Amino acid sequence: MTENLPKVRAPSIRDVARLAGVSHQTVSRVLNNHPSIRESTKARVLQVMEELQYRPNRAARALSRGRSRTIGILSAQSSEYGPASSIAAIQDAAREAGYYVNTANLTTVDQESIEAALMHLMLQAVEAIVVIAPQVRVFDVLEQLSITVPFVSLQSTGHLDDHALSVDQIAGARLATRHLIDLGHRRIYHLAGPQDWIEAEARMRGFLDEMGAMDVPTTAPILGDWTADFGYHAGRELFGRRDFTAIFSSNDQMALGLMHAARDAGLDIPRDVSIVGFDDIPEAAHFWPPLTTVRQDFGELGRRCIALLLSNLPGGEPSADRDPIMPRLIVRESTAPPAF
Amino acid sequence: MTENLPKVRAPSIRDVARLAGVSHQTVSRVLNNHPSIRESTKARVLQVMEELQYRPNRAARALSRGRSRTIGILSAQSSEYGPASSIAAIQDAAREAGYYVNTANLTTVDQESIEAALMHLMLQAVEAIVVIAPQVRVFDVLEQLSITVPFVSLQSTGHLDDHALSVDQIAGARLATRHLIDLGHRRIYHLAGPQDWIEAEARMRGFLDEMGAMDVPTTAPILGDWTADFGYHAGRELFGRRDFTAIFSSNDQMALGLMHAARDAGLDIPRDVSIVGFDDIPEAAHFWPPLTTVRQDFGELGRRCIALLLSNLPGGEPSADRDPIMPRLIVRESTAPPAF
DNA sequence: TTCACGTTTGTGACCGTGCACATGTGAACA
DNA sequence: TGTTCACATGTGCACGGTCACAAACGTGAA
Repeated sequence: MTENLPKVRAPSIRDVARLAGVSHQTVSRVLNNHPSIRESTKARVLQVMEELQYRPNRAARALSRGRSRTIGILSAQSSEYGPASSIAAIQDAAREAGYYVNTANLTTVDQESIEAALMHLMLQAVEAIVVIAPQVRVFDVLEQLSITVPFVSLQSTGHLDDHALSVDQIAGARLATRHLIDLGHRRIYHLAGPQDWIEAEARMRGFLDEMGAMDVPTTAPILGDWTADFGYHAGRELFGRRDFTAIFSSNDQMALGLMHAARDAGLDIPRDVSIVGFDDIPEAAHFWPPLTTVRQDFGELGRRCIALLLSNLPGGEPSADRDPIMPRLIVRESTAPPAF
Repeated sequence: MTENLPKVRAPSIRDVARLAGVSHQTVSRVLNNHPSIRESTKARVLQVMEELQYRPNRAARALSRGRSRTIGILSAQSSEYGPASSIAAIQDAAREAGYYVNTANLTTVDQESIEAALMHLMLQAVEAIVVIAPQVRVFDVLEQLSITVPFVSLQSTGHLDDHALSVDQIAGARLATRHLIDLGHRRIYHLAGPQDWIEAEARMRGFLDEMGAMDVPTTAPILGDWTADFGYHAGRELFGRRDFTAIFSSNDQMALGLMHAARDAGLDIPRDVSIVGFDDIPEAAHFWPPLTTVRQDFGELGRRCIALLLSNLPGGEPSADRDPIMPRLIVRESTAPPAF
């Protein structure tokens, strides 16, 4: 009687087993590619699966194996081009490796917000965490909460530790700085990112290293917040003084704001001031003037990130490619030799 | 003996129950805020949970309830500002409502890729799907695969059906168009988005409606792909003819490309040509010239999207606020009366 | 024929939670 | 004092997989 009622339940391995005339364990073996299964049996099971439109239940799997196959991303500014591209690349790579991705956004980067986001991720039993945010603070909280999940930070310095994977930001920043020096600039400002983003710190270090190596005196970098608005306001102040001939901005958005402020001040770029950005967002080629910048391969970064993470997880391939990705200088029209 | 071995297992409700001297079911009741539990009992259980650092196991929950509490996002162009902002807002709203979010990106928008992405989402037993992509094709595939999960599309026309939620894109486009007409423009081009994005279609319709209502003759819109590169190339061609005095671009990136092309052609904006964008990305205020555009509240959109979705799910609040969100015209410096 | 051994398959328990149902408890009322 | 009822709590099983172990089978050597 009740057997004739329409089933709403999705088919389980036991349903498949019954129709294929085998045990549920055999079905499970087919699912997991167990080596010793007769070809004919396997084929029969697969056919029944197809007929029933069987889909394995992820929750059941996670429960019984004790592994969620989920990776968490902790991200700030996730709607900006850099982070967004990285996130997309990570998701794609993870999906390909059979992992799921869950993102927790930081609206503000205070302790409380970071804790809440981490909690959210831990509640889902993520097996690893990728940090795309001000690392310094996040790592503090990670330690405080004694979270033991492996984690990777996307952006980092050039020297690699276990948790870091990087575009070689230092090299990229040196490239940009060297370009300005080679053009003849000697008074160069650096508009940096927030101090607790290691990526910002790396770019700053690259700038300082290159300036030092080339024996060019430097002034203290200005700490920004990555936004075009900040670049604009910083620019209004800087262009009042004009004690410099070039600025290296640590991302393209702030560079855009700087150029806006320069026009407001009646200055021509690159004649009066040269500007270099960082990231090469798709819009950079269409800024006025088209922006000289440093291109990062976010996609490659995301893929490597997952590879590194998986290698740290049980059953992962031993070692991923850890060489830093080398960024490229893209010279456009926002840089030129100084006019005087 | 074995009891003394270090436990690696995370504590379960039974561990909590034992220490609190109650049954596992009582613990479960505390977890789910069951009304009839004595305050003192509840307090005791909560205290033990705290001591043990107990965290509910999501997989077990999903399995036993038969609900994953996960929402899937199907997204194309997920690193662009609009989609990325929406995704972030959806994630935040979902998290607040106790849901998890999983995003599947479309690298290409062909049938196969859409199918793969949908499969990925279905394998996780998502309870609902948000589409931020060319709807027409995605909906076809949804139907083909006979996927029955409720779904919502973020961008849509002004008339609301069950699956749509919108910024009133038509009204926004009319606002932009009207602004140009009010300035005195009579020969206005429209640079539209890809035809199978309903959002692109809505903006186009708004443009055509307003032009019709004001009795201004129109030419066929140009179909773009949302990128600044496309805007640039379209601009190179358009500015060769110059049989118009204004362009309404259906997003800010393409508008940026247009302005780039205009400069290449030696034209001044807004003196020779007026340009209006759509979205008001954070960079738009710093373009040269600062871009007149239509502002969308992506955050509000994301929140409403989740509200609508939850109202369709079992146990959801009845009806969310379905009034379309009205966009706002932001007048900057890329528009002016025609010179002749 | 018998036994050892590898391959293929089956049995039953278990993962952590929620649900249906049963039970215990005390207050209100006849 | 017994009955009724709402509240508070406990018991046992189901969810859909996986794991450890056992069993059936075929094969070749002693």
